[in-house]
Amino acid sequence: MTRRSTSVTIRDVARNAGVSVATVSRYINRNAPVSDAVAARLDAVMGDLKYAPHAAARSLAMRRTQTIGLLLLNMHRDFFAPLISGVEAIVSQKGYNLLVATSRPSMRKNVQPPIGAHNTDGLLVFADSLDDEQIYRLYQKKFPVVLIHRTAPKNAPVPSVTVENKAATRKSIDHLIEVHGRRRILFMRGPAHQEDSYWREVGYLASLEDHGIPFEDTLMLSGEFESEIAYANLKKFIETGATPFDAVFTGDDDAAIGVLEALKDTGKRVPEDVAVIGFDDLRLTSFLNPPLTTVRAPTDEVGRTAAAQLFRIIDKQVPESTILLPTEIILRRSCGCQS
Amino acid sequence: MTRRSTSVTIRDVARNAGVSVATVSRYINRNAPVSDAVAARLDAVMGDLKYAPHAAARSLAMRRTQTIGLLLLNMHRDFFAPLISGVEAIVSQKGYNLLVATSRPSMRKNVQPPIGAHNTDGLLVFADSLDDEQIYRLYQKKFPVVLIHRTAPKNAPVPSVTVENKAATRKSIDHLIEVHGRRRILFMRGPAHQEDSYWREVGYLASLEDHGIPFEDTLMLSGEFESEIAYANLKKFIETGATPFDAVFTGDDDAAIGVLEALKDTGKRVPEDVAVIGFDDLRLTSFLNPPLTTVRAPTDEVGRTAAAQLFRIIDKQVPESTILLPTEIILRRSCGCQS
DNA sequence: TTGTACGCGTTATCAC
DNA sequence: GTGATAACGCGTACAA
Repeated sequence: MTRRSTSVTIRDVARNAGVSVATVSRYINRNAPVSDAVAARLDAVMGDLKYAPHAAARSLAMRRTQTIGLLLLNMHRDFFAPLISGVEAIVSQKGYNLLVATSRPSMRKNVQPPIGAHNTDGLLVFADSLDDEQIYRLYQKKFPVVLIHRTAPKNAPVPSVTVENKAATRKSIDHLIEVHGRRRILFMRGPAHQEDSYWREVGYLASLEDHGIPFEDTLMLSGEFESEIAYANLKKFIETGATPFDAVFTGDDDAAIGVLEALKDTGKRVPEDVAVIGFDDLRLTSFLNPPLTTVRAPTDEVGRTAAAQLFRIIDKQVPESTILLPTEIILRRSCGCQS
Repeated sequence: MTRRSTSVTIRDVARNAGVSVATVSRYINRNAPVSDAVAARLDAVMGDLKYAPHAAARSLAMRRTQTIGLLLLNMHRDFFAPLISGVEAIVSQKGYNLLVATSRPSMRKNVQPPIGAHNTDGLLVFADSLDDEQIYRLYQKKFPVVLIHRTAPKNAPVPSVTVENKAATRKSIDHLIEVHGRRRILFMRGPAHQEDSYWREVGYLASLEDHGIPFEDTLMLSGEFESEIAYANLKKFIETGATPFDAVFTGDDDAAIGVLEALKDTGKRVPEDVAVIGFDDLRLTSFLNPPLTTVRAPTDEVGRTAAAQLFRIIDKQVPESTILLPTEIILRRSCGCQS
């Protein structure tokens, strides 16, 4: 024996059970029947030796990894907890492993993302964690990919799962105008090139137009989906003798939190002086002061749905090309309701 | 050619560059010098072919997976976002991959956890996601393990990273008693067998004793680190004509949120009627109504530290046996401060 | 500096 | 039902 490894292999099991490795493999994978006697012996031996198949060896032989990858921009925002959780639920239920990684679209070419065809059987790609060219490359190789919170590039029509942004935002703005009589509504946009951000902006503009309110570009600030940035930018805006405004729609709840703070620190009352509406319905926003009116996005379900779609591809079934999960306005006090 | 695979292998690179696979391998791993001419050609060819080493094959040959595993109980609580984020930061910086999975200590024996020696080079084990016997088994095999938010079993002295629970809790109770004059302090405990939960309870009892306040078991409720459970249990407690109380210390911020709601729904004012203190300092707790006094736990740093310790083991260095990260009280309004 | 050949642990294809 | 054995893609003595 020239074995270097210390771990117990299928060969050890075979020897101890007095059968060939082929038989052990068959029994493990339930590929072909084995005699009851052998089955019993194998159960005993495997339990005894605490044998666990070596994943890499199996991957190499079967040419699949039994793991799927989730590519994120970062994971510190609360938004990602339900997303990862939803993905993990489906992945583990399918008996797969989950590899998570962060990645930003690479400036330099030839920088391989940390996960891909070499270590997963499929990829869940969040927003702009991969650029169009990288997505195209995966598409070319027919590698299973599902996009999350973004749609497919034209030259790489892979499935995607997103939430309804435009209509919900539009209705939110409608609500501010029609129910609460606001007309000078500040919009805190999210990151450029982010689709969610884009469609929310479109919804905002559409509502303004519906109500004959001219768009003023001074009422468009950058929030970047980050509370600190939203806080800083809004505060500066107010302190530098700003255009008056009576409401703020923020790209997401994180920014809304910054907005709430900035308003408090500059002595503006919410919702009396300024109404505020966010987007996402993070778990804690109903407990904010005042409770935040926001658009509920089913983030956990987005994760589940995207993972399910990915497995449809992997299992050679036909996935939906685009899934748009519904959102709904949650009226609370920050917009002026339930006061 | 009897190749079945469609993907580009090291052999393709070798052929296209007119060298042997050994040379390619050496160049990739920077193991041995390669002539400049060859290096240049390899760069070109690899870029051209978009070659990426097959992880499984590499793992099999090197007998290491280049990935580490993070075992959690679940991932839907906001608490886990910074934890995962911290771990991921170190792991990716080390050039490793991160496998995340959930697991509960198995009732049935012989149920292998989804990640372990067969698919990772080391494991980060959160709280009770593995039972003592499973930890012992890994220890026996000398498999790299670091425990998070729990300490090691006596028979398996593996490193652990936790936060300081007892002193911080004790000081919090001291604060309620000494500064705000509360004496009937309800304690909402966390999950049984959870160490954080246990030590916070010990801190509570210690402070009571210090101040000569007898412990009343009717003032001990179950919160389970879940806002819904804390809400339901406290509400029921109040509505069934409860023992009077003038403060609540909750095992964690999630429970604190439930407590705040239950108090609001039963018409009790915070902090006037009841003072509330939590534990963790989740990102949004400063924006609650009222802002939550809580103990700040450096969760992101716990993740980073644990991952760093794991890599010390993997790199054959000596890790710290136990790391206790400091916590600190953050005084806000829910305890009566800054009113 | 470079090439040859074997082993890593498993599955799958043949035979029997 | 069962066993022998050639892949799977890569790293690494050993040789040159």
